[in-house]
Amino acid sequence: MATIKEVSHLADVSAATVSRVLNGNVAVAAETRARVLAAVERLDYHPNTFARGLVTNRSGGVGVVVNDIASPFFGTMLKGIEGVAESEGMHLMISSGHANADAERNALDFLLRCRADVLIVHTEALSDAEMVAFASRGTPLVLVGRYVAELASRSVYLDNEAGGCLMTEYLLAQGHTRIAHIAGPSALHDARARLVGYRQALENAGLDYDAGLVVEANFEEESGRRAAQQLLARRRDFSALFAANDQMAAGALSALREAGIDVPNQISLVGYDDVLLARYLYPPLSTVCQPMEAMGRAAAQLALAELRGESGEGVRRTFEPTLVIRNSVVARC
Amino acid sequence: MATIKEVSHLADVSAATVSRVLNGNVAVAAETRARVLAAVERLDYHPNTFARGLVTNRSGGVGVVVNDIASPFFGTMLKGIEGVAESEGMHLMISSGHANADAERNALDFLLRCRADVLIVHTEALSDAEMVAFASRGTPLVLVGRYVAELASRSVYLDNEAGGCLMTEYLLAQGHTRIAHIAGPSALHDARARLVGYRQALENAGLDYDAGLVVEANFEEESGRRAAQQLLARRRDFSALFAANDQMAAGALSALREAGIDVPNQISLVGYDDVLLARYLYPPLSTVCQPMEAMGRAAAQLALAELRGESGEGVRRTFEPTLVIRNSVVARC
DNA sequence: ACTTTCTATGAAAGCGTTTTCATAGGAGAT
DNA sequence: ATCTCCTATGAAAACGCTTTCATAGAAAGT
Repeated sequence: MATIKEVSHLADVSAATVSRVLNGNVAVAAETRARVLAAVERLDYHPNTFARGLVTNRSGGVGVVVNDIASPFFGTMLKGIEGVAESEGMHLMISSGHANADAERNALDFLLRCRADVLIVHTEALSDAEMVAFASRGTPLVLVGRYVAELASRSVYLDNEAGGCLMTEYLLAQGHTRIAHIAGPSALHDARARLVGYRQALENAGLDYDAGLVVEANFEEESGRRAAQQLLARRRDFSALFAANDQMAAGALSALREAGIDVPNQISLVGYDDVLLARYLYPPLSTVCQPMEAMGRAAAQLALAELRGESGEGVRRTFEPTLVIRNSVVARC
Repeated sequence: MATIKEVSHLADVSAATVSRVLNGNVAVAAETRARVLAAVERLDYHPNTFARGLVTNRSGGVGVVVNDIASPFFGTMLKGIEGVAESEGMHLMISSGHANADAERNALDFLLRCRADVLIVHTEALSDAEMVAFASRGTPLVLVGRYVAELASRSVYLDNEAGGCLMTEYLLAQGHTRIAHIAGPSALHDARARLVGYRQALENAGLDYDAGLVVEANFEEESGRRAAQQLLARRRDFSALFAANDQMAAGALSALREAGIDVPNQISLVGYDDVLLARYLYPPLSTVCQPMEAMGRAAAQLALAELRGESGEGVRRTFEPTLVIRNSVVARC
């Protein structure tokens, strides 16, 4: 690997001048610049990241903490982040938090130690206070998929309450009045917000909230299946079932099918997230879409703006859920 | 951020001794070591990655090139890689290649420039020769999901030919003799191997290969749908359809359903990969499973072994596909 | 007791950049 | 013609670590 010294010799200038040409902030005579660039080209010179980092304190790394790197949900978000990082010549450093406080703390510590220039995090287990503490450690930090009041200007999130409300209103509009809900873990802000939205919509429609129609599960398929079985066992009749994510809806679907219930003709079923899977269930699942890629992009832009000391004014922070209508709901008259 | 100097002052030793304690390869008196460790703890000292990298030439980064970071398929692999990287105190640096030669080259160059310590790559567009060239640039490189003869000891791959054969044999064993195949892009080694396996199984069973029963598509849902329509339009009758991946199978499934064909009773359908989706299609799709997480783990182990100058003897390089039987095939008598 | 061999440690030299400070030379102002 | 002020450049310091080399003192061998 060629060093700046070799380049400087070949171009017959000092190392300082080479550096100036490459970083392009100081005036260098056109003729000198050309000579330097030629030498750089000829030697296929690339500045040593470490040496540069040592003096600039920049690693060029965008640290990301996600729950689970394998989930398509986060994958899509990562894709959004990757796009903007790469266009800035930065790379992704990824660590998983597994929705577990210790692991999340570790992941964050780890990225901080590796000197990520910015942090984009989706944490679920760490408290708001702890997030605020991390945010004040000097490295720009952006929260995605979560709203923390103290970090409002650094939270990129989806209005899950609006999403829960939106979907419930849709079911109401289709004539359903007995709507069951499989909620996500109550420890998760997103899950709680969806439930609040559901209740809100019922209230707006003048319907009473019936706790017997709600079961809490853990966002995984199997728990959705069990939740649906539980609901059926209660023998409360309901004509629609709203699962707080698509995976649980998929689980519920198989439980309903096993119970000999026709979806959507006997019971309408909807999910939330619009993961790829939703489209391929049978019947194709109506759901709520979160623009994950756009959110990832926004988070990255925000983080980089902060790194540059800009305000990131123009960057969108709140995203609206949208309804995706497929074939899992039938109107009821 | 505390520096080694501050630690050395606090412990009343030289910086060299602190370094020795932390890197733990040279003898240090037990009492001194304890003093140093106490100081490290007290100051919450973490060595500066750049300074260290400058002298050791190690970044602690595992560079990974995948097609698409958002795909669950690669996500699972990344998870496997992440597990071993993290346990070694290393982090992932990820770049997408989008199955496109230029992008793949860029991704590789990029990671090399960022001084990733090792490279784990899943490239599809770059030629074998070019991969060999990259592999000889000094940075340990491991290929995953691809076999290149010159890099045999650094290729972690699944025997796709065996997979294609396995699935076809299964269909034959179920009594199917007219088996259509939706192949993946012929430019891709994996896709070709699956097709070869399919033909091999037919041949072994003494059946003639009928090109009219094969259509090439591009591994995406929509192309699977079109391919199925094409096959139907040809009016060759077939009782089973083998798609070279699950996504195309999902697409084919919707095409068949639209054509009023009952799967599996009229036509049996199978896929390949066992992505999450496969389980949630209706009927649940029988498919071939690739142990992506294990392969990711193996690739990472191999890469790290090479980095350490070890042979990586014990690490498994070839993985066998396994059949996942669900409900999309019906026996034919 | 005296020499030899270890062992634990410190001093200092890099590693390859960026950046500050100094300066030579030329342009402009008087 | 002289002085001032830029402009382009080089020299050198600094960044924080690892590692080599040197050495004091202890241990061991005679």
